[in-house]
Amino acid sequence: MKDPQDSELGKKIIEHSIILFDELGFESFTFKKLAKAINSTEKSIYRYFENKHFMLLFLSSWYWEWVKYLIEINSRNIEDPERKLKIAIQNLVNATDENPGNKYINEHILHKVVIKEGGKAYHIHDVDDENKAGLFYSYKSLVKSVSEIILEIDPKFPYSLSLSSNLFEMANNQIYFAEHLPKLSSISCGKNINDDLIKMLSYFVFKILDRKPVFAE
Amino acid sequence: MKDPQDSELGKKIIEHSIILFDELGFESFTFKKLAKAINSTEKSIYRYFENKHFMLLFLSSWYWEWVKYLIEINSRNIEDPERKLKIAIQNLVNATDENPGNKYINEHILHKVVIKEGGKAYHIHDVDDENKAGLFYSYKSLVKSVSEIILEIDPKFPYSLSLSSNLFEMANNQIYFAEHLPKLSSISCGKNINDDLIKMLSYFVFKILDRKPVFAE
DNA sequence: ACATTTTTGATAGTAATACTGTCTTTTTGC
DNA sequence: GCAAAAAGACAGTATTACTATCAAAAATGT
Repeated sequence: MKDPQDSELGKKIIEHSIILFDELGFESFTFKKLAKAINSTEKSIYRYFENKHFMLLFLSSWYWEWVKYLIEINSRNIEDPERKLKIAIQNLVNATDENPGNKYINEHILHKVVIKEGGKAYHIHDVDDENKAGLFYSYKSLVKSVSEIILEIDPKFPYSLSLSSNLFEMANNQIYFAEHLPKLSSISCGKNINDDLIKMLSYFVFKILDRKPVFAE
Repeated sequence: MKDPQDSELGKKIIEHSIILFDELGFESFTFKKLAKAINSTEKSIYRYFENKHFMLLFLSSWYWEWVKYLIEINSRNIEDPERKLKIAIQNLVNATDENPGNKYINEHILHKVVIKEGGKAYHIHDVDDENKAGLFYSYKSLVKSVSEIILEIDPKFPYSLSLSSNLFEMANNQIYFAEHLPKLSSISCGKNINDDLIKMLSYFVFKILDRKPVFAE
């Protein structure tokens, strides 16, 4: 398998895979449709991705790497772990506001795809094999880095990993619920959804950690 | 579509669909394989279920109905909403311990299926249509009933629906993580996993609600 | 500038999937 | 015992998820 980020065709594949995953959903997405959309062939896509599962995995890993990067640069040089955690939450929710100098990845659509389809990347029968092969490294590494901020706030907190992973799972889930199953969420769609979500996540996380949320900034 | 619970074949289909979803995973599961497993034909299965998506939806709804029923009967006559919430958490986690007089549904395996595949029932492209058609009623109703317990504890709590839905999502997620992606969870596999999970969920939920968890019982 | 290598496209082909249709046999309910 | 419903036995189709082969185009090194 060759790295899609190394060639023009590869980038085109990535760009339109995001758009098509969003438009069709994971189940209806096929390499044939993608090939048609980019005026290429199935075979050429198979040269970059074994199948659509690995394509989704690639996209979701890219997304979590991006979130991790944002959290890292925006909390660098900040000492107070509570402020660091608040920044992590803000960046997680607003990740798609900032744009890397990268034309072929539309983060806004990618975020939608990760919200809707992201869980399918690891809710698979071969999860143990793929985990052994390191395919979930990005997400695990992000979860770990936030769990370390949590431990800076309370070194004795016994559930740092679960609180961290739940923060990410909950963030995407609650957006999905707000948009599609509003009876499952207390936040509602609209232009304030991101701010409301940040408030709620901060409320939950800081309550669990016995701290008052940092509302400054 | 006929009700599978009304006929012997229907029950056999349900029984073995659970086993096969567990053994093969949602993606590799096919009606052909199921037909072979029960010595019947694809066509006969299609008389009960439109496709495997609706089959999964049926199973997951059955599961959530069962959890809701357990919570209801076990918290009936209890006044203290904090104890009720604790009982809800216990029943949610230990739902598969109790067995309804129902031979064709193995709750233990069904729980595994709901943990691994449950999210795929509503992470679909047609979520809005299916929601309109009432296909997610069971889960929404369960989430609502627990959100009402939360509001009994704190009538001013602004995030009762999200806390409730997150409780259920988190419970299944954290079991999945503990078993397959241990770096994403603070609880670990083993015979204490359910008790550990109950402790953690209680800790989270009662902290968020500013209450001490009820450890009695 | 030209030969070489790499990448892409064109085309074909296969096994499996996700169904639908029709007809016969079996089961069941009265 | 008979009518109706349910199940089985086929057969068939469009699509999916690939793999294989070979030619054309593009990039690369010298």
